[in-house]
Amino acid sequence: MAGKRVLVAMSGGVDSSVAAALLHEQGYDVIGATMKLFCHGEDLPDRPCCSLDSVNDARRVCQQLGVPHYVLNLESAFGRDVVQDFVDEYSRGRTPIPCVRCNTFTKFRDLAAKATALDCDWIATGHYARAIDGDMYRGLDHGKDQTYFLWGVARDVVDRLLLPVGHQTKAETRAIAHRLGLEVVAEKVESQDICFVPDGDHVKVIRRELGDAAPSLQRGPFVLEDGTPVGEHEGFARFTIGQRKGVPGGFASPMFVVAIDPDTRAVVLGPREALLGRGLVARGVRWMCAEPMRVGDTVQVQHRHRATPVSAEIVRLDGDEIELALDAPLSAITPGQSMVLYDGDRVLGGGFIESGSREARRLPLPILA
RNA sequence: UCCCCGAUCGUCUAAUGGCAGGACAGCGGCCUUUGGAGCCGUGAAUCGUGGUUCGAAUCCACGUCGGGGAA
Repeated sequence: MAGKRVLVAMSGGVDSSVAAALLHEQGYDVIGATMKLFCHGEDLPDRPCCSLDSVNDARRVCQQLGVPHYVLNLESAFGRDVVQDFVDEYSRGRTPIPCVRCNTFTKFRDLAAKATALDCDWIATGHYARAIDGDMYRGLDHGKDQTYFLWGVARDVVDRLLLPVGHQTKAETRAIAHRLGLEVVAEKVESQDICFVPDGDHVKVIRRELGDAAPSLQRGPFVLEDGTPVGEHEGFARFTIGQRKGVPGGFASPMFVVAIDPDTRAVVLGPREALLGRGLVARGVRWMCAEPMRVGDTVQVQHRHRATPVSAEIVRLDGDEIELALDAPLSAITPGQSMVLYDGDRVLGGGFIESGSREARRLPLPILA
């Protein structure tokens, strides 16, 4: 059975349970692992992803399959790489995307290391994505595709990654769960909200980490784009670019957050059109594809979860920084969020959005001397 | 301490003698492994007290509050 041992990351949900069961059925030597990412004590939320119940459910599924189950304690790494960054980003007036950082810096990296330690050639998860010959592709069920959160996974990890449910629909996954007798998890609801944020209130996490005096939680002005004050807010960490909820009413048309200035604590409001941008700069870029991308190449860029990608031209590459000129405007290009580059279904890479701009910087036409 | 002008959902406003309507915010649901957005649904007001009138947000008187004004 050498070469067929696989470490499966099991959250206790239906997707990863079915992934483990399918691999087991295919003859793999399965080892289940549940990652314990944080501990809240009293306000431990009942999240499908990390709660105690989830660990128990994952264990029960492993028992049912007759395979070993381990709990990996990643609390300190997760706290440093994900939670700390989460509050820091809000302090800078940016909007963090913890799921990407968790996948990039905690989950897959540490899972791969643990797999090596356990003599597993393969690792597996329940993500809706496909890993083929070292490349990553969108999940076959585009409605459930999760590659937007996976662009930071290293290529040598993708190389040994098995994603069984990425080749099927959610409905098929649930049907397989029933067929295999995994009634414990078959009809579990989708996990949602950030796993370490109790009842979806991220302000509580910032307050816990930084205290009541955190600047991002202090009162500040709502202003229009020309600087006219139009009200007060209870902390800019409650807002993100493109947000409408919590914005004062009384305008002729809906107003949206178009910018956040941490220095003046101003939340800038504007109409829907003010959110459109045709230029985008990202940093922390990582490439998933084998071939090098160059200035002048055309890619499809997706700037938020479940957004339709648009074509763009790479106009600058500078270390891990990239600048794109978009063929069509995108709404609410938000610093801190991910932008993911695709070639059709294939993930080329991604990065963290640094800024958006109303006008794209097109490359000057080459002058032939 | 005399004279003007004004006051409608939380906000901005419509109705000038005939069912107080809209927009934005709020709330609920759908969607979603971040934050948002979007879609569907929903609660919410005539500054107060009198008067005129079949009928008052609307007209009249007084009061309250806000803005403006050469004793």
